[in-house]
Amino acid sequence: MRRNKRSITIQDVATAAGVSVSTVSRVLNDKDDIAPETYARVKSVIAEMGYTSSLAARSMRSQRMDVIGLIMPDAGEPFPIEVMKGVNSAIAALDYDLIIYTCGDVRKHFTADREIKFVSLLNNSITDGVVVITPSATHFNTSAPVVAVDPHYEITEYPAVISTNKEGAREAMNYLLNLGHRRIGFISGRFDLMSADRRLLGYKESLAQAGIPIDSDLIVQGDFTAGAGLNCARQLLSLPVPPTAIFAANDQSALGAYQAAWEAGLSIPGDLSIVGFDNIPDAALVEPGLTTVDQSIQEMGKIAIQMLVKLIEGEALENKTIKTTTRLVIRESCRALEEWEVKQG
Amino acid sequence: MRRNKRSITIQDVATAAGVSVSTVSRVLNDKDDIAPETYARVKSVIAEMGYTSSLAARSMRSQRMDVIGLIMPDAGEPFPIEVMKGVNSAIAALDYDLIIYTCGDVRKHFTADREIKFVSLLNNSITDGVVVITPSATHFNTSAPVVAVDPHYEITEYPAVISTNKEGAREAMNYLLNLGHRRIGFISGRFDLMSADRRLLGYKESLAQAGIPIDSDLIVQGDFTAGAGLNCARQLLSLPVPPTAIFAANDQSALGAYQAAWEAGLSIPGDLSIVGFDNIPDAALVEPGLTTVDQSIQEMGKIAIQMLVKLIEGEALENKTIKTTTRLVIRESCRALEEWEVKQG
DNA sequence: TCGCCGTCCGGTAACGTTACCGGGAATGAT
DNA sequence: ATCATTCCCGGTAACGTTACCGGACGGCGA
Repeated sequence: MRRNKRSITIQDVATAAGVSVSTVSRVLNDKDDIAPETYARVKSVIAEMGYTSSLAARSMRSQRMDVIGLIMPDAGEPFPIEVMKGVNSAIAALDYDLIIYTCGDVRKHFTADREIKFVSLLNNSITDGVVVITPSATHFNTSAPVVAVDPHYEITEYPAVISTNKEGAREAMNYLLNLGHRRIGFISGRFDLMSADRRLLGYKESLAQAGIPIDSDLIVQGDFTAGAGLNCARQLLSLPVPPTAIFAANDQSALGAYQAAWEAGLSIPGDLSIVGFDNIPDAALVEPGLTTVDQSIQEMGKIAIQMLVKLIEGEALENKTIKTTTRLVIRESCRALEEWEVKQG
Repeated sequence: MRRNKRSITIQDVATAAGVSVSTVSRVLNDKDDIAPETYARVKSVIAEMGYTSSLAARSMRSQRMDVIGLIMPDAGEPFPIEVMKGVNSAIAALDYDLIIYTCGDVRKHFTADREIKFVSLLNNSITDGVVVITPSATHFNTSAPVVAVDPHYEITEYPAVISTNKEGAREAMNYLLNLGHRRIGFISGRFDLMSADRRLLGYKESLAQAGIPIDSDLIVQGDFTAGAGLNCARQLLSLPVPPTAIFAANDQSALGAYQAAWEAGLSIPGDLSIVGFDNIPDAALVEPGLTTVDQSIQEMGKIAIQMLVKLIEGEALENKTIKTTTRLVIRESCRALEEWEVKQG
């Protein structure tokens, strides 16, 4: 690249203000060793020239950059976007700036290697610490702290924020069971993800507790996308004895199930009850509103930032892993089975 | 911050590999002046130590960083998110990395000053160029190129990608007029935005061409959010003679109008036809599907990247402003007025 | 008058990297 | 055998900034 127009440096400001480079630096960092009038003069020259200090040079010399990094797997998915919103609003209240690093499609490019590369890229230079969303790497070699949100594995090497996936799934399942459903399909997430695994476990535990044997035909593997949800739901609905309810491991899968129900001419919740997991914005928007397990994704982002800032400030964390509690949000996508209502009444 | 664990530098690698710092640097940048075996040895040491070069130091010395910046106003809105997706996928195909800079809520924090600050922050240090979404600044002082997506004003100082807002609005209006609607409400965006302004102009022009006088009661001012859309639609529906159709300046406003229709017990499109603008993902998801003007937001992001890369490579742009064409996507949210159908039949 | 202290500022060295120059060893030509 | 050329590689300076040291100056007490 031809960088013809050289940018304004601290040297230019110093010359213009008739002071030394050191003095300008002191003004920039609000050191107290400065005469008020000098301070004012330099400040005005800075404003006038539109000078901004070079992040690169500053980072290299200084110990603090007041910048926090966020590493996102895929910019397209709702989950990371919600985390990003939470991180963003948490940052806005602090004296930090936020830099987000992302790259193409998660399933293709975002291997653990890339995560590690990005973490060191940011943390060894321009950030004071980073938050990583759904990392699959088990360790990071970095000089600044790292906090994970919803890591793929149960890691202990670095701090993490995870939600009570199993408990949330059990709450959802108990809700369906209380409505009288006995044949409940499950659309799973990717089995290599801890969260998906825990939700499946919740599904199984609830069935076991209710004394219902597990029918492996009722468990189909999705991958957290709406497209897979559609296919899985099609498969479930075409069973000899189709389920009366479907519990999807995340909301996107559940929305895929909506599509399958529409295709099949089934009404929700008339013919099919559906429960999701996550409570993404679309869950409230869709008709009928999707009953789902809220895991307050934005909150997870906020908590991650709080943990990270503590680490940056040199404080210790009481708990290395923080669990955020889930909560069933009941909308209109489920109904009680009639025969059950009769029994109850 | 206590940066106790110093990170691995090129010096460490050089020592470990038994070569000089210069040689390691040459290996890193794939210069050809290197013996194959030395190259391999250094590479393996790098991999082994998990070394990543400091972005900060590299940026300071080198002319290229192979990093492109994206400055987003608000991480919460669908429009910037869609642009981000487009930018992201365009970048993925190139040998650049993407750094996103964002900050809190647009309406509170994101003044032109902050835009300018962020642009210089990135461009004067770690990026080769930046894309700015919906900038309100009229100029940027930066040593590297800047491309805007949907700028607030009609600027000529820097390259921009904008869509045919007025033409798109006219197409939507003509569609409604052809369906027989004569009383069409308009939910506007913020008047200080060029795009909102152009869409309103399209609304007015279409009415004028159809010989329909403009009723100022039918134009209510929103702000591109769903909440405002709800309020605006309520206002329109409570008019003595309510409109038979509503054209909203963006999809979120249109979805707000959906809410208002539900509240009022009106069916869409039975009692009220609604058209939006943008074609955000939710437009296809909602029931009934929202007829809207597609401005292929992701495409805008991709085009912006293409322009930016050209500028970075030192090429000139044929056109400083590129207009992307809009296209009406007809779904199920509008119907022909019966009296009109009768008249036609 | 002298010395001491506090205030304010300038000079210098470093941070980790790349660009550039130049030099040693090996190779080929005469 | 000598010299030119090529192939590798090391040394050095620079990028823009901040940390640190120390010096100039004025005011004050003895």
